[in-house]
Amino acid sequence: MPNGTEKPGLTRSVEGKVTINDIARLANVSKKTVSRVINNSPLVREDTRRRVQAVIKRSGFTPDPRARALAFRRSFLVGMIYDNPSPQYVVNMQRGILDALEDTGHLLVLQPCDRSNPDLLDQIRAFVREQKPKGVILTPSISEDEEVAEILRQEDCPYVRIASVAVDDSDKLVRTHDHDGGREAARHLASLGHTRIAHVHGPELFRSAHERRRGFEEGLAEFGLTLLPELTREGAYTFDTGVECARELLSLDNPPTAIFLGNDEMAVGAYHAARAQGLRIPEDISVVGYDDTPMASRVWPLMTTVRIAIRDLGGEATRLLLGGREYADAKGEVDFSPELIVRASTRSLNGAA
Amino acid sequence: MPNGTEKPGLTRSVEGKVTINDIARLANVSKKTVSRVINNSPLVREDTRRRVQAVIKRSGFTPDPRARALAFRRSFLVGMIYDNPSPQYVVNMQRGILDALEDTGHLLVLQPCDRSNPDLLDQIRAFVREQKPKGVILTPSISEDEEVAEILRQEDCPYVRIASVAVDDSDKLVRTHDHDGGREAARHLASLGHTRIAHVHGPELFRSAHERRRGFEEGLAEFGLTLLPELTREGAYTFDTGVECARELLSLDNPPTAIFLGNDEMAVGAYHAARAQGLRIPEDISVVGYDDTPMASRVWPLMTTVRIAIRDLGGEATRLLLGGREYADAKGEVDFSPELIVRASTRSLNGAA
DNA sequence: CTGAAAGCGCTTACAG
DNA sequence: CTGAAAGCGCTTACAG
Repeated sequence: MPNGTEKPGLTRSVEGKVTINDIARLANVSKKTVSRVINNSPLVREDTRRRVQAVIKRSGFTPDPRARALAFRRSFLVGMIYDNPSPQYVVNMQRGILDALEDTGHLLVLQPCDRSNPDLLDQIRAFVREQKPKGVILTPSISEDEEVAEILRQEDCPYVRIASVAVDDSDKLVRTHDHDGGREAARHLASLGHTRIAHVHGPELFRSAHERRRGFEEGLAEFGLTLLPELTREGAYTFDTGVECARELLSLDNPPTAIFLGNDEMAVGAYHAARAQGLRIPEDISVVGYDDTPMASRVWPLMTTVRIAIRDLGGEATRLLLGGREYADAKGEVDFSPELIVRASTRSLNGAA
Repeated sequence: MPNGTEKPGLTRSVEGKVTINDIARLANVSKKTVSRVINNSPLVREDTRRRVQAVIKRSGFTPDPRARALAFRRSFLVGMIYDNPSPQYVVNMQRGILDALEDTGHLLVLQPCDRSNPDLLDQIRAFVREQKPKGVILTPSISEDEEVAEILRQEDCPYVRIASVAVDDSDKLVRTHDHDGGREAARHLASLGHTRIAHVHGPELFRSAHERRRGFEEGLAEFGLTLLPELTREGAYTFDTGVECARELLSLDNPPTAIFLGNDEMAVGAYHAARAQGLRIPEDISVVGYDDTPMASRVWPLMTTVRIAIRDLGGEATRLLLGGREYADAKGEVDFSPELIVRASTRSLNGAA
């Protein structure tokens, strides 16, 4: 029987493409049983499972994701919906999601968005309705939008939100505790003896901005200090607004001796504003940022800032998304606490290091 | 006839999900004809097309991508395969691709990779074989790898490469002309009167590194200068290597008065090295970077650098991928020429601005 | 220019 | 624990 055992009868795949039918035939079971093995159904006898798995391995078969997606009525895509303006934040988050997606057969698809776009909700609805992704991950600030979450629920699309405060059930949420980060920044500056301390927070639209500020006020209060309205400004988490807000603050008749800015990008802006006015960091003004982006260790002097493990955050959000309630219960409360990184942009008021 | 015209007979979609069958019934044609309209086949009478389109519009029908992917034997995904270490580069490229993908029904999926990984080729092969993406876009340096391109051809996966030199047919390539960028940097420094000029190039693995260096040498030659081996270093396109290489150069008995570094990241490293040795930029040493990342306008003094329109590059690569030979011919040669951005980190040798 | 049949490669729902 | 039938929503190949 010359090559009689190879690709007999049923095989239609001329191109060597192995399908579930080939596996079924080779393992002497129905394709439904192969399907059960693929999907880890417990309803398969152990020796049957082993036999099928052996054939799968030997033939190098991988189930066609397009066919599965059609039959499952759901694709193997995980969407990342984001509006964060920081490239470093975005890339780190992507990496974290990708880490957790590895070997799961899922793909990461990008869905940047813009909260000021009136079509935002329609776009998101269209995306999840058409693509039927396995789920989506929402990062700040879009993650704090209740309308978006509501649409996802309507469309029956699983999601996990990354946010600074409790905005959802714990199995749909990874918390960043920005409140604690702000408090650390305040404690650091206050313990260095500063009393006239300014704050440039992010847009009110971002809960993170609100949280960082609230935590900052709480930290100051521990030292008997309060955040003065005249020493508070609202920036847009951008370099330019950082420059402008810092410029205003440093031009006051009685300027602050320290400034905490809501993110590194704005803090670098403060560096430039200080320099433009001939002020030295940290001799004349202490500066604290937030995020610990690479830029914080590129500027001179190296910036004191608050670090948040964005990549880990992305990984955890993804495992939560794919694992669901079950994973959340098994894992318990996951905490991503911000950490103060003290470098060279802050020093004690009286001049000591 | 109470609600007799609504959803009669054939409709199985309980959930209001409209399918090609509904459209066919409503428009009084076969589903094949609807399919032709969806796919812009010319084999449809104009009035038939209009009638079908009207029904599609009225019903809000969008064809199911999963079903189309299965029937087409190809998904509506565009992969971005990249190994570039710069977040800003990556994010800009993604944006450019996303720009061009908008309203085409295609999704962007991320495939980061690592050239030092021995499984690289297998991973890429597995990805394109399993997912059957509509195509992939390769960015430097992975775009310069002939083995990867060969695998893509074997697997019959369309691709477009972004590279600094001609590595492929013009309909599969978007050129960045890094050679010209290097030349501009050289002309700038030489015309400022510098003669003792150093260069820190990127890894030899990157053609871009080679091209920038070659262009730089050519530019110097126009002024009768040559790049001295003792003033040349190889970095890894990272901040740390920038610091180290610049430190070495600035420590020479007869140090250079200007340095051109292969990217902004390393150039910022040179800022730090200079500062650590008490040297001022540009008074004591002129510095030129490459890429014009946001960091170039965040550091102090603002950095002179070479700009390349990464986002546009990504968009063009995508249109080329989706449009193919036809688009390439219609569009003609597309040029992305680097542009020198003169800021404050360079000045003439005799002290003039 | 149009359509009926078969098929893409899986899974669901139903039986046994 | 296992399987035969029907179906997911499209397109291809073939007729007319």
